[in-house]
Amino acid sequence: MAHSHDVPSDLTRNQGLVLGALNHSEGPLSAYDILDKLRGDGLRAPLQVYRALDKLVERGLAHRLESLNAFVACADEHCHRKGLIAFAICEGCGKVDEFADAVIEDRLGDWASAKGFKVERTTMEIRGKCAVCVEAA
Amino acid sequence: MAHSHDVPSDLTRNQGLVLGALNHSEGPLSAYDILDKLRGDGLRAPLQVYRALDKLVERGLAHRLESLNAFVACADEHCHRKGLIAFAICEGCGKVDEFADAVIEDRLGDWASAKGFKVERTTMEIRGKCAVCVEAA
DNA sequence: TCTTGATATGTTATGTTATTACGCTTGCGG
DNA sequence: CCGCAAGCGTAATAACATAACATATCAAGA
Repeated sequence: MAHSHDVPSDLTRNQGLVLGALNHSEGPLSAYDILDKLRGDGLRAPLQVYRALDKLVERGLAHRLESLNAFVACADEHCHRKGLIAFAICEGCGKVDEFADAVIEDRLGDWASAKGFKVERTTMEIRGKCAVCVEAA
Repeated sequence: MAHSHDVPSDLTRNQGLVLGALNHSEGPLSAYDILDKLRGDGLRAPLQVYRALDKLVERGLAHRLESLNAFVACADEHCHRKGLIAFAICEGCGKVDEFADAVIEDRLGDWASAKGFKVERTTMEIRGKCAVCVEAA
């Protein structure tokens, strides 16, 4: 099996660097965190990072966490998810757990059809403490 | 019945002004939007607005929309909701529809117990087009 | 080959959102 | 009256994001 952090070969240099930074991180990184990690590789301006992030998110290789203004690599390396993804964000250790739930997705779909609302994208973020950090408390 | 935009009487001046601004708005407002609306009432600094918003959100009188970095008055004026609230945000007209769904909440609860994750707060935001704006397209 | 268009890049400047730090004021219980 | 908690005012700054403009790279088609 391929390494879980292999990266598609058709990424541009900047996209590859940014995805690499996300893959090597334990937790979410802000665009400026990423920039700082990549100054040694020649990146100088926020826009270089934001542009790469846009593409990565568009392709499902990374996700934006709205409630943190930060980004994570997609956890599902080989078949980047379609549809609704939920994130559980631990306030203790900062780790993020990514999951999908068909029931929730259906339920939202039902609401949307009832209302005539055309869904384009959904963000779902749970803040709290992971098992390890609850234990530690 | 009371006016739908009545406001609790124990708010401070700044809190009242900020909630008033949200209540009179068609859609979400950023903190700086609110500040601009309230300069005539003596507000001068972002912090005055952020402090009021913190309290209002804490009391459930207003909600923060993470994906917009903006705020709305709670739609459910008299019994401010507990638990999970979802928001459908129209990219066309900017209006926000607020709703609760017990099934989704249960489903998340199940996931959380299975993982030992202690949920503190959940944000759920659907972006898309409302019926009116789909029609108009 | 040449040109054209799409995509990516680099750089500067600026816009937008949010917080830190500090000090004063107000109201209330002891 | 004192002390404390909550609120307020102000200035400065931090953190997040985009606009505007110029240049580069490369593949498809005349």
